[in-house]
Amino acid sequence: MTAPRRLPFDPIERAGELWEERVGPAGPMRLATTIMRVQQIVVATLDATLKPFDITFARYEVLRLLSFSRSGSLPLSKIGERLMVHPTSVTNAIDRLVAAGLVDRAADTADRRRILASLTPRGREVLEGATAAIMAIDFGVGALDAADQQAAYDLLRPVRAVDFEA
Amino acid sequence: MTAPRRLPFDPIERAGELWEERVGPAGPMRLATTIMRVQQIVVATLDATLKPFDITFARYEVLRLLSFSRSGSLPLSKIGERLMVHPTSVTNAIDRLVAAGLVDRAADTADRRRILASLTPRGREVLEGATAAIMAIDFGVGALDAADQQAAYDLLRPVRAVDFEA
DNA sequence: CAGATTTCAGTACCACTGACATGC
DNA sequence: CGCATGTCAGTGTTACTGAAATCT
Repeated sequence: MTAPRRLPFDPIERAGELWEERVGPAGPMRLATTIMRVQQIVVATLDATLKPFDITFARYEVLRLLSFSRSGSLPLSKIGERLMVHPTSVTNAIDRLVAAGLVDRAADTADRRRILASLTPRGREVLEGATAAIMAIDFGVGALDAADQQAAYDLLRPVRAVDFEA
Repeated sequence: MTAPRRLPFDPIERAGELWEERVGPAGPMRLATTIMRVQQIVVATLDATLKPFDITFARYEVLRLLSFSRSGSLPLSKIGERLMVHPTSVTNAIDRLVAAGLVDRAADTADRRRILASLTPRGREVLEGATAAIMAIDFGVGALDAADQQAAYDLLRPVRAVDFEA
């Protein structure tokens, strides 16, 4: 897909050695670079798995969030808040999901500035199929066992501390 | 920058709870989602820090790789291999760096299919300044101490195993 | 000839800025 | 009025496909 040929060595490990030799401590550089590459691998795996459903992982997250909402619908601003996504990106994602027939837009009678998004029956179907598909590939992180998934989650959490008060 | 308002709770933790309630084990989903968000935070931090130098982190990595090469130059294919970047993306990155006066293109006399990229004196200067700037912010992962950086690096490494033989 | 290297054209995706209309 | 919500237009970046030219 991305790299047809596998390298005979770990390129980040190699870069880390050179960094230590010529610059200094390589810990931060190695972790940052690893995060970039791992994200790319995971998102590519997820998007490839979701391709038959004609959605990206970003759009999958919108569907999932809507399915979790108590009333079955959410204002776009709320979606952006929860998924940490820019308002214009939400508008764009909802545009595509509406065009695909997976989501409906509706005015909020209580506050007419707001637009409520909700799943269509077909959106619910696609969500179920998509969820099964990405669960079957362990969300792209099956290279780690459950304990290591938990450990990695806990370790990375402080980076996300800018997102919330806790 | 991205999110003006901080949430009163951790949105991924919240999603994980709902997932456990309604779908099943949330470990893979939580880690995958965390990787996405952490990458976004780190790259935004790095790009903002590099903005005064008029380069992105992706282009910084090209400069750094060139500075590490023994001969001072590398064929574009080698750059793509090492950074796990698509050939057309390498061409694009080099285009921009050449336009900015940081990199030179030169024919390879030994194999005339190849184009060698090398740092200009100004490229070397920018690289030094940029390196100092991102080291000063710990590559965006200063929320973790050195031990946790190492631990997270080790934990995520298996996901990258598709990239190399080792 | 098969294969490697690079480029080009075009598409898709997501993030962001600035501006705007609407409504609380 | 100030502020919130959503949209639109436009820009920048990276990833990718398919095709082509050049060279080994």
